[in-house]
Amino acid sequence: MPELPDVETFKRYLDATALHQSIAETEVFNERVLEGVRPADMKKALSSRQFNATHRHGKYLFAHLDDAQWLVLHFGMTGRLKYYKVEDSRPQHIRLQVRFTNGYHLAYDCQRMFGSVTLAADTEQFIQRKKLGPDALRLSWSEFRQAFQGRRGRLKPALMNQHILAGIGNVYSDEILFQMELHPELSVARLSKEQMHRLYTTTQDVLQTAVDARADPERFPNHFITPHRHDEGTCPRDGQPLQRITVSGRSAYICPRHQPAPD
DNA sequence: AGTACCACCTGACGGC
DNA sequence: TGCCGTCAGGTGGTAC
Repeated sequence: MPELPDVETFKRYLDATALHQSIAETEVFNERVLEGVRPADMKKALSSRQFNATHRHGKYLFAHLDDAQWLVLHFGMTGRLKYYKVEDSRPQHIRLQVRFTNGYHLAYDCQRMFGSVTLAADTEQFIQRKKLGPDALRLSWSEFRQAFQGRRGRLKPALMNQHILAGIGNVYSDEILFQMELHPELSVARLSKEQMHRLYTTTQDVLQTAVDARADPERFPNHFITPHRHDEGTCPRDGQPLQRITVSGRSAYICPRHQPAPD
């Protein structure tokens, strides 16, 4: 489920593989992933160009083409990138493929088709048009505080709201709240300034730790809940069975002992 | 501004 | 064996 740490990992993968390679050909296997761009225009935009820089904002990855356009990738739930030489290594749900003059390919693979690929002239403009909040791993304490200022909703939906903060989804909101020992349905307005500050530092810590682990739960520290986020999962602190509850239509995993329900 | 609910999509899985 | 309901969840729409 690509959230900020996963997308940052894709960014580093693209940087290490496809950057500065000349594009020979682009194939669109499923044009439904293209958002407001015709396949022919996408091919034309990529043709004979190179990715010369990348940028990530929240769950969006931008790859700069050397004529000032940006390729914009969103990974939905099941999206990923794969770089490979022989076509046999093509991923199963390939939607878009770029072939470079060095013979390698970069694929945008997306099983459930919730992701999207588009073009943008300017990243800031794109971010404004989507009304995205500040990137959850690139903001100061005062920006964080301001983002939550005056919010009346509950913690989990607020953390997942891309207009407030960009980058956190269902899995990492559970992780942050578990580390905070706060219930996902507690209202934002009930946090003290000290708790709000701790929410900031915990958010930074959880996301940075996940980025450093390349978003792979098997590499996460023992005290993280994410590897235990399933029906038979137990609390990494006390071995108690985890509880699955529904908060704003999403499954939330909590430790009932460490994250007691609010009054 | 917030919430509840629905739709999009595919594949896995459990029940019968 | 096979059919059906349910679930996973990011985003975006609706109605209230």
